[in-house]
Parts: sequence; C-alpha cells; structure tokens
Amino acid sequence: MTRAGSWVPTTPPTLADVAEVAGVSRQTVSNAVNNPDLLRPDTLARVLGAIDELGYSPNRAARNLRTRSSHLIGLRFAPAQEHTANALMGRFVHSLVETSSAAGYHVLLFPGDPEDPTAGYDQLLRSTAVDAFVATDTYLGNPQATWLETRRAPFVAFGRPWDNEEAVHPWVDVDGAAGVELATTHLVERGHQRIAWVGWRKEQVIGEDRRAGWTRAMRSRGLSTTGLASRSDDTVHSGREASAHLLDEAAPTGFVCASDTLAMGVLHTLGERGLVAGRDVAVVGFDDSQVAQVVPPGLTSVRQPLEEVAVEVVRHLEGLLTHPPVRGGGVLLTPELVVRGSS
Amino acid sequence: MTRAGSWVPTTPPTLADVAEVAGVSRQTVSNAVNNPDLLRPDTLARVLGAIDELGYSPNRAARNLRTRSSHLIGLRFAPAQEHTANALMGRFVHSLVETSSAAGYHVLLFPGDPEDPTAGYDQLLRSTAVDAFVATDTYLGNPQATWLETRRAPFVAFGRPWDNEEAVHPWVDVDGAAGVELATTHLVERGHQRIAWVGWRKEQVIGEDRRAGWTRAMRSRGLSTTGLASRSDDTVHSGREASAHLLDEAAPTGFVCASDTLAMGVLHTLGERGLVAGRDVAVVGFDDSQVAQVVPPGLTSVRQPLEEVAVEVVRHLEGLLTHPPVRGGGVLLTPELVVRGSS
DNA sequence: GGATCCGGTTGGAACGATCAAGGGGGCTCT
DNA sequence: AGAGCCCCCTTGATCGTTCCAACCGGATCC
Repeated sequence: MTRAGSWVPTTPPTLADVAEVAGVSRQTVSNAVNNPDLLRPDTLARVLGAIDELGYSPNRAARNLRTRSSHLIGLRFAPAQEHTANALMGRFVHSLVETSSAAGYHVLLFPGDPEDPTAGYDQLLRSTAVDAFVATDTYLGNPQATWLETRRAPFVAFGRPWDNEEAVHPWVDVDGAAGVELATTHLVERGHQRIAWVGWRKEQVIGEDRRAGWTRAMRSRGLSTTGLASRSDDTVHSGREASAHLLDEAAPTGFVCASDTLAMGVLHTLGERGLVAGRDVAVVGFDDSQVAQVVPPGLTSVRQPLEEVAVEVVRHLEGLLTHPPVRGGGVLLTPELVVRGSS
Repeated sequence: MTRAGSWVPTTPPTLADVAEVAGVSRQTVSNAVNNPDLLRPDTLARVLGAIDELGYSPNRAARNLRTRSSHLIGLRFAPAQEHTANALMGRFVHSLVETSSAAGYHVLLFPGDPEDPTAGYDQLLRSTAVDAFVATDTYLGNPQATWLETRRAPFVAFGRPWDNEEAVHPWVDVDGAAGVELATTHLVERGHQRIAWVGWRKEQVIGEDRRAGWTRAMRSRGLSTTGLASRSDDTVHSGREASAHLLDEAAPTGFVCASDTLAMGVLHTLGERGLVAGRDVAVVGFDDSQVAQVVPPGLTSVRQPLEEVAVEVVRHLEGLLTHPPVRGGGVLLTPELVVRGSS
C-alpha cells in the first residue's frame, strides 16, 4: 500500500515520481488518472500499481492551477437561530456534502456577515477559490441572487427568485403552498372544519406562499377562512399569543402553522389551557425539525425533501460547470406530511 | 473599484497585470499583499491602488501550489441524527467557520462514511487539499484520532483521547462531569433530595463521565444514589421507559439526564402521568438544544460553550501550522447551566 | 576612498499538474 | 516498397504565485 521501510515522509510523491517508478512519462500517469481509456491495459495496470505503491494522490493545488477550477462549491454558512425550531441548514448541508462529493466536489464553508449578505462571495470568486456557489435564503430583499447574477458568478439557488421575474439562474425550491395544502387537507379529512392559520408577517413572501396553500385547501372544501388567520414573527412567543387570541375569538379545532417554531407556541398555549394536542385540538407544523420529532406527543409537520433538493442543486451545478452557456431553469419539489400525535 | 468600460471579463487579473499598471515588478506586488512593511509608503499606495482598480485577488491555486498550503481545514460532516434532540454540530460548525475565517482559514466539509470513519481523510491529506483537520466524535472506539496521529496528520480533536493515554495531539473538550454536577447541585439547591440519573450505556465513556458529575454532587451532599440511576440508549423512547421505571421504583423528584433527547423522554412520561415538569418533578437535560429552548415549559439544560471550543481549536490549529514541532496539550472547558421552566 | 551594509527592487526558477503538439512503431493499402 | 494512418506514448510549454539570489544607489564605517 504505502512505501515500505522506516522512511520518514518529507513531501508527498508527485506525478514524476510515479512516472519514474512505472517507467512511463508524466503525461501517461496523468492519463492513467484522468483518461484511463487512452492507455493500453497492461500499461494502465503498471501505472496504477506504481500509484498504489507510492500512495500517490494528485496535488490539488497544481491541478487547480492548470485546469482553472477548484472542484469546490462555496456555501455561506449562517448560524441556525437560537430559540427557534429551525435546523434545516444542518440537514441540507449534509445532503449537499454527500451529493456533491459523489460528483467530485467538496463544500467550502464561509461565514456570512448578517450586515452584508454579499460579503465573502466576491473574494472567493476572484481568487478562484471556488467553482460555484450554492445560495440559500434567496427570499425577497436578499440581494445575494441578484448580485451573483450581475457578477455572472456560477451559482444555483435554493429558493425561488421571488422578487426577480427576469432571473435566469438555475434554482431549486420546495413548494411550500403545496405542503401547507397537504397539511390542511389532512386536518379536514380528520373532520376539522375550523382550521386556523398561524403565519408570518405579510412581508415574508415565503410565508404568504405557504398561507396560500391553507387558503386553497379551505376554499376548495367550501370552508370559511375569515377570522381564522394570524400573522406575526417567527418566534415561539408569537405563536403562543396568536393561538391564544385565535382560540378566544374563533375557537378553531385545528392549527396549521408556517413553522415548527410557531407550532411550538401553539402547544404552549394548549398546555396553559389544559388542552391536549391531538385529542382536543390538532396542530401541524412546518419543517419536520428535530423538535417536531421529539416533543410529546409528536408534532405533525411538513417535511421538506432536502435530500432531493441537494441532488437537484448538484445536478444543476454540474450542468453549469461542464457546459457553461446553459440557461438555468427552476425545479419545484413537493414536500410530504409526517403525521404524528398532534393531529 | 473595478475596471471601467464595457469590457467583457475573460480571465481574472493576475499579479503581472497589477505590476504593469502600478509600474513595478511582480515581486513588489506580492510584497504589497504579503509583507506591506517592506515597501515604501508611496509605492505601497500605488500598488494597492492598482490592485483596487483591477479588482485583483491572488489566485488561490497558484499560491497554494507554491506555498504548499491550502489554508483549508477539513471537517468530516456526519449527519445529525434524526429523532434526536442533538444538533450540536450546526452550532459548532458555525463557530468554527467564523473563528477560522478570522484566522485566514476556510472550512472544507467532506462526507463521513459511517462504516469507515477514516475514509476521506487520507485522500485529502495526500492531495494536500487541506492543511489540517478538526476531528470530532473522538470517543472510545472511534479510531479517527489514533489513525490521524500515526499518519502524523496535523489535527485538533474536539473531544478527549479517552482511550489513549499516550496521545500527544492537541485537543479541546468540555467537562461534562462538571456540567452535570452543576445541574445536580442546582436541583439540590431547589430542595430536591431524590434526584435520578438517566444516562447512556456503560460503554459510552462520555456518558460515564457525565454520570460521575451526578455521583459527585450527590455524595458531596450526603445524598444516596442507590436505585436512582438508569442507563440506556440515547433515544426518546429509552428516556421514557427509564423514567417510568424510576418513578415506580424510587419515586425521585428530579431527573438529571445525559442528553436533551433522554430528557424529552422524561417529559413524555410525566405528560402521560399527568405530572407537570417544573411543578411536580424537575428535569434537566444536556446540550441546550433547540428542543430544550422551545419545548413547553422550557427545558433546563447544560450548555456546551461551543464558541469557546472553536476558538481554542483554531488557536491550537494555528500553533500546529505555524511551528509544527509543537507538542499538543489539552484544554478542558466548563459548560454552564441554562435554567428554564422544567426546574 | 574603498569596503560594508541596507532598504528597496529585480529577473529567474520552482511548485506539480494538464494542454498541445510531436514521434515512433506497426499495420494497411496502393 | 513507400505513403498514409492509427495507436500509444513522450516532450516542451504553461497556469500564477512565491522563493532565491543578485542588484543598485546611497549612507556608514574604518
């Protein structure tokens, strides 16, 4: 496997070392690694033998310099918010690492300055440290996608370009409205008629999209939505207040929430009033966070197919990098509902 | 800022381009970037002006090739387990990205094969794709640390080398026993005397370490521990069964758990029996996960100082990379207790 | 007044890979 | 027999940076 004897390693073996051992030229070794088809079988075997013997692995820096590509994908890694049920990022990042690795790419994390979402991108791009980016949180008012587009930076967005009709970059997103519609329909089928919506502020496009799923499901069954909707910040506290208010004013028997965080707020309220989730009142969250999975009695929640998202993102990325003049389109994936005790 | 006119970018500007614009040699530009002190102020200003004008950023690949370092830190990114309250990794990774970025390093993620924990490391190391690693999950039976040490790979471990007395690599860890002692003492001070331990299997060294904190706190107050300890898997279900059993057999008034996941199991049991956490029975978890933060009525939990851990890890890493023949020591940090409604 | 030193700068070489072009041997075809 | 061709492999140049040794004019020292 590795060099025998008690030799103290100084520098890793190079292409030239392998070439010498195998009795061929540098280029032949390079071909053995990158284009094995070009070699005669016996030569290939000899070279691979030498590679294995020396424990050779191509120097990334040299390869990157020559090919003008790093096989690295940049991802701005903003922190998961505290006091929130949201831990989507971890699951997504893992899927992305897994998928892109299979495609021969690694993921490079760089910090996000909350003040300036575009910071960091520029430097990495100009220093050719990464081949492309994956942009997340591309909601309205987040200038990342637009900025990257004007820079002609290769990137794929996780999230629709809500505010830009003319966007031409590839994107992948999850159909939040469909997910909430699924959730609402689920409650209707369980016999609920007065189903409340606990959502985000009107400015949040994503929240409004999800809300549309609730409206659609209710209207298609001829159920009224008046007085049954509330909008607030994405915090447990907001969810608690909103649900308390709704219970007092509209007496809903089910709650559909824009996030697991809000759903937890609803559970708080139910607990205070001696109501039991899943028996007295049904609650559905959004994101299938770890919280939803472990909280008693289990929170029914809409689960985003992040694994699929990662696959689609990498697929787009590969297209972008192998034949650049591609015009990006969008992919919209459908989430699924994970039913637990709360409904 | 950037080149004026409607010039279509082809390749990024190089050192030579900057040199020409500034009217100096390549080396001078390099010095302006890496050793500004060597230049006369007016020359420096002129060069920096040219850099700014052209939007120059040193080509990473070329620099890496020449300096034999990538300024990248490798981190094996294993997925957060589902149906667990554990989402430590996200918080830690963020801190690490933040801290190492300040030190001029970026974080490279690579997938971890659950079957072979050492896979991936070798290739990255030999191809000089990363300068060093951060190894997590270095508990007993995980061969990563030992393997890396024999390979003489530069790395810092998050986690003590439990099973290897002769380990010489630098490590950073959190004193779990101290954390649990803190938690137990907290309950004692609230008047509890019969405090149960809900922990992991005996094989888990980390779990045994935490358990020692409970034992220590109890004994130092002259409180009995007999019949008050249980050990099982780190799942909600196990925590539920264990606490039910303990309530029947030993009637504790407080539970200290090895993880938030187990603590959630305890909350399940309490809910089933009509007991209210924080009123009838006190519960303390470990990790201060998002679950602990949002579950009603708030789960008191031991919080690991992951931000500090990251700082220490990077500090060790820098030492390792700037003057290699350093002998690594360990750093043990103390967690804090976050008190919430459950106690 | 020549040797030494010193801050500031210079051109050449090297890092280790891939790209583009070239070459030799064996085969077929005329 | 010689031209043409294909296959398989080799050779020289190149990517953009930093390291190395030398240079150069002026000040300092003996």
